[in-house]
Amino acid sequence: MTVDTPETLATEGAAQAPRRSRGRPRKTADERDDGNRRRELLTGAARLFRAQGFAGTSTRDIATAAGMRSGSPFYHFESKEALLAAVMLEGMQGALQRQNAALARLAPDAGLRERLRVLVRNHFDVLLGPDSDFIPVMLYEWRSLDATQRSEVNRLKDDYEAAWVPVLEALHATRQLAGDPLLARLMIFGALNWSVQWYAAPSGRTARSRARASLDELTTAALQLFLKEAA
Amino acid sequence: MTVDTPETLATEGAAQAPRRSRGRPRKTADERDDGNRRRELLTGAARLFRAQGFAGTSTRDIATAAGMRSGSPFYHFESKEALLAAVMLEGMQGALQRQNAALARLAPDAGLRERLRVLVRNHFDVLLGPDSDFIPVMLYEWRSLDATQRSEVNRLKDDYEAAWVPVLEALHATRQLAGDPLLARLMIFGALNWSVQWYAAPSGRTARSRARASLDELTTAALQLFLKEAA
DNA sequence: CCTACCGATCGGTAGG
DNA sequence: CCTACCGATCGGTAGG
Repeated sequence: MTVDTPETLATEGAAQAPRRSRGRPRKTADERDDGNRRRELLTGAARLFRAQGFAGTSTRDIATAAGMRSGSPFYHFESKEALLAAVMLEGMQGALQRQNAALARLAPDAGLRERLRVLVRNHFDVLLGPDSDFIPVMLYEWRSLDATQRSEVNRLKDDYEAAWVPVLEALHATRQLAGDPLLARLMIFGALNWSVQWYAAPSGRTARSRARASLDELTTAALQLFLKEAA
Repeated sequence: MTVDTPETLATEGAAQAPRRSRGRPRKTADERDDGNRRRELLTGAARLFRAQGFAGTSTRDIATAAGMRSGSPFYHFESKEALLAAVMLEGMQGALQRQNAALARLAPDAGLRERLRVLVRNHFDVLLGPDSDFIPVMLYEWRSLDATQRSEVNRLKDDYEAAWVPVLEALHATRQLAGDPLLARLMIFGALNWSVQWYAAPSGRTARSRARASLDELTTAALQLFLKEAA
């Protein structure tokens, strides 16, 4: 696999000299490429926004990561903010799809605790698994969006959280979850979302790893922490 | 109390420039003013860093907030990063002092649950109470520090968290807290720290308030969520 | 998508 | 702490 150089990501400088020269036949009828270039911008921007923050990342950084010149990202996106919004929307749509798929895989007679386990496990995957730069960017950079973009993202986020509400309320009704379910939900998401700050990926690209647990182990720990004994 | 400036903590730079210059009578014996100006920069920077992020805040913004011209903050701080580090160190020292004071106020025979309640309640106060910009900045902007500054901040943070460890371990030993205590601590801090993202202060200066609970109510909800019945 | 640019803003400094 | 300034970098655009 890895056909060509799918992750060259040329930090910077690597693509400073004039890539290809003037004559340039340029990909004749290669329309797919347009979509690919856009996607490279999106994934590169997600990675950089996560690592350096939105304001700390220049559009030149993003262009370089995609092997482009400084002005070229604006052929694909209206503005830096539009790129950020696209990263977040892309991330939320993927997260929603994965959550729906995970829930669909549940047995029809699955219990409440099992339902919550699947939601939590999927959420850890969305936060910490492969290609997991999009949602952390959404979680930690949403204040850089304007009101319109924010409400678009929030609509998807509300959908995502909506799947949790009946599960948490039913757990509360059966005394397996204590306290106001709204506050419980906010605190549970906090406990999970915070893992972005301290979790060291198994492949180890973060510094100061404080916990070397698998995502399954994190899921177990979370359920143990939140849930009471079944009645 | 607080005789003079017992917590100036002069991160760095404070004693680099020749402080006072040639002509200019300049406030004769007004030593307090120096400290006050420095403090105004710190509190203004904390507020702006929290609201706009570190990279999204210019040193000119900070100067204006303190009623200064654009170059003047650099008379008090070596660099923008030094200002950020000072905000975080100031915040952590205050948080540690308040935590120690809260624990000292506990009755000697206070139970484990009461100890945890005091820690959680104080933490909410540090995150969301008056003058609570410093710690959120530390939590959400620490990646902008260099390694040296980061380790200074981390030393204080480790001290702060050290007070929680025996309490959580004792609660675990008595079956009031389930699961690995290390992961439990990380998730509990996540649940609390995340409140910075959604809690609307009673005076209401944040948008999109999702929960109008008091800090006491948040504390109760947290303890209900995390703790099992006493044996 | 590149070339060639622009105006604005940024962190920081010399000298008083 | 202000005045006056600097080089670097930024987001973005015209025109092909």
